[in-house]
Amino acid sequence: MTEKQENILSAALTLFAEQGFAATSTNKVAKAAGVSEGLIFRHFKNKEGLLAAIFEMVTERTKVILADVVMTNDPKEVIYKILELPFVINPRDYRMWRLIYAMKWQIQQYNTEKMEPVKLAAKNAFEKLGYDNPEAESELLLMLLDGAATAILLHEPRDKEAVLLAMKEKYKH
Amino acid sequence: MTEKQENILSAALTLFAEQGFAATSTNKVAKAAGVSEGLIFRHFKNKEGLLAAIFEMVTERTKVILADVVMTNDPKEVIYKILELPFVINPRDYRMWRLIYAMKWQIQQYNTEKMEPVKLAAKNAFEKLGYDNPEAESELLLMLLDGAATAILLHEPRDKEAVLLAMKEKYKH
Amino acid sequence: MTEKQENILSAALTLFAEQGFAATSTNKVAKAAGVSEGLIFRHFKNKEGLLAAIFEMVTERTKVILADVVMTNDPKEVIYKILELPFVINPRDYRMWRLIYAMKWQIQQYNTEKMEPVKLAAKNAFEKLGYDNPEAESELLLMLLDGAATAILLHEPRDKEAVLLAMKEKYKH
Amino acid sequence: MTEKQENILSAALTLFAEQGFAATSTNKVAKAAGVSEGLIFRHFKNKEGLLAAIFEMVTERTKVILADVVMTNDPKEVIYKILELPFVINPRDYRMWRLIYAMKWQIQQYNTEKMEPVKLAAKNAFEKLGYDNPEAESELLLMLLDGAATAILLHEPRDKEAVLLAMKEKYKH
DNA sequence: AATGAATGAGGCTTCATTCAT
DNA sequence: GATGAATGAAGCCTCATTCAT
Repeated sequence: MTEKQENILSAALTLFAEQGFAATSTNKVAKAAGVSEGLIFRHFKNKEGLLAAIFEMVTERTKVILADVVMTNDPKEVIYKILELPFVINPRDYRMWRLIYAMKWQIQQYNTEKMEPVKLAAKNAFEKLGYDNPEAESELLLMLLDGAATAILLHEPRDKEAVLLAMKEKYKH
Repeated sequence: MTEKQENILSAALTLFAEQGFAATSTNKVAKAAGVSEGLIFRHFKNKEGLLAAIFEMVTERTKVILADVVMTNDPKEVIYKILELPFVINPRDYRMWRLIYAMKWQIQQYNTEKMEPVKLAAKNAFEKLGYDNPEAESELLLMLLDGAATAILLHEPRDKEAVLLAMKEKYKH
Repeated sequence: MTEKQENILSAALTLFAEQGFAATSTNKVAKAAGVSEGLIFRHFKNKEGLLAAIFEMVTERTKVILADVVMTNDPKEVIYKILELPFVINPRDYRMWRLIYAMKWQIQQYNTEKMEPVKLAAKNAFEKLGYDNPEAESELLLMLLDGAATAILLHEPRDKEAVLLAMKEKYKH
Repeated sequence: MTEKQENILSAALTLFAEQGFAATSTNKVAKAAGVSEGLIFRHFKNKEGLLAAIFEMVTERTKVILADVVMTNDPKEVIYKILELPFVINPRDYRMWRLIYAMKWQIQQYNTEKMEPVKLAAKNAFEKLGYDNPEAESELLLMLLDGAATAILLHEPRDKEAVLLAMKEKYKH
């Protein structure tokens, strides 16, 4: 991956996240990346290919981040770690996550499957902890995760610490 | 509002929700609405004007839906009613909500303010119930609401009843 | 068919014939036709659609021209009329024929079938006249027709009358 | 001429013949030849230079093929040999001839002059044989040659032998 | 000799918008 | 109110060509 390729990917990520995929012209991407427009197509074939390349990159990153959760043994720790996820995202990765969350509404497949291992880990944890309906509980946990991430990415809630505390409180027994 | 105007609004709502605002051409809207392309501009001036008209419509309907929550007195009932919100949406309104949720990521203002009265009602309820940090709790509740709505709109969770039950359980004391 | 549509078709016909289909940009066509480039696509969908429209027009014209040959009864007259075909083309139609003859080498189907009725008429005529191998003779006649048309369209032979005479001479017995 | 140069020429010949000069990108040629795109320009300077090189090659081969006709003394044999020309082309040379025949319609000069010696030989032969109008007869013969070549290159007539026989029959007296 | 990254011009096409009817 | 022809800007993409290596 040459430097210019990385520039393109980075610029595209930012712009797609800020303005949406369709509303971002390849011309804008090229200018933001400081390359000729043609180069985008030489490296990524398509505007869609560019998006795909970004998602590939994102998927790799996500795997690494989620690995820690999935490898944890203590069930309560699993749940806490999942809850903490949105609160420990590196702000430098915000634009990446904004893109993912925005694309969810346009392209079905991209997001659901990525969280599947997390959901399994959660379900497993709830089972160990003797919850009544682990399936429903894990579903709920992922909803909460999603909602928290959305809030953080979109409007940075005032007192994140307090919110996280309140969340954990719900799972303390 | 003539019938053709309504057709246009309805078609635009569906298409904007499914494909995104930028990716939907006025031509597609016109065809889906069964009118000439020019008519869209006569009635709504702009593509943006069309979007604005949709949001006006949406805002009206949202107010009606949320009114019930805001008018409720019993604090626990307030919380339960908020939690139930995503589970009682009329499926015919899904496309409307999908549009709102998708647009959130493109246009900042639209969504936050719409939920403000709900958040206030929640905070008030948590205060009455003696929660430690009503501000954080209300923030958290809205996150949960958001996450649940997202799940329902995007992939229809298997056992919605059980999930709702698990949610309420968290607020039963 | 509006006037602008005709302008587009006419300009495209000329340019495609002169410079070839691929080498003619839609921009050039639009300028030559005195219309905006977008209009081409509104009316003909594609650059290929434009070509198809031209060929449709051409096919109609061809049918009319060939009808006379096919409807003739006297076998010798049939042969003579076929031989005369390239010599009686209206020079205003040269660009049309040049396009057809040039496209033959790029797109297989277009031409062969158009001449099929003529070949049948020729074969029939040769049978009536008692030629040894009517199939081969009709094939040969079409070759001659093709060669004569090519010569006339490409470099206007000096003494066309004399050539036509020499051609007929070969079929006088 | 290195092997790669030959590969390029050969690939270009095929592609130009199949798809036309303008419709063939240097990229396609490079891929078909198994070389880098840059190499084409190092060896042939231009896309046009590539075409020129092909034509040079072609002109050489044409001279060799036509030499036999021009060197023949017996007038009848001259005519027969001309008629036979399209029937004895090596099928491996079809793509070369297809290119020549296709280019005729785009670039004026290329073909006419190449056949000039043949036409002279024919005219001379007809004079010796006492034909009424040798000029017209030689013109006609070349038309026939052209038509036959076109038929053979484009749709391989069924019974070539019989057609050739019928052709010779016209010149037997 | 040979590669392949890089470019800028231009090609085909879509789009929001206007206007005469 | 309604249509549909027409436009010009912009969008995605391809292409011939150059250049550092």
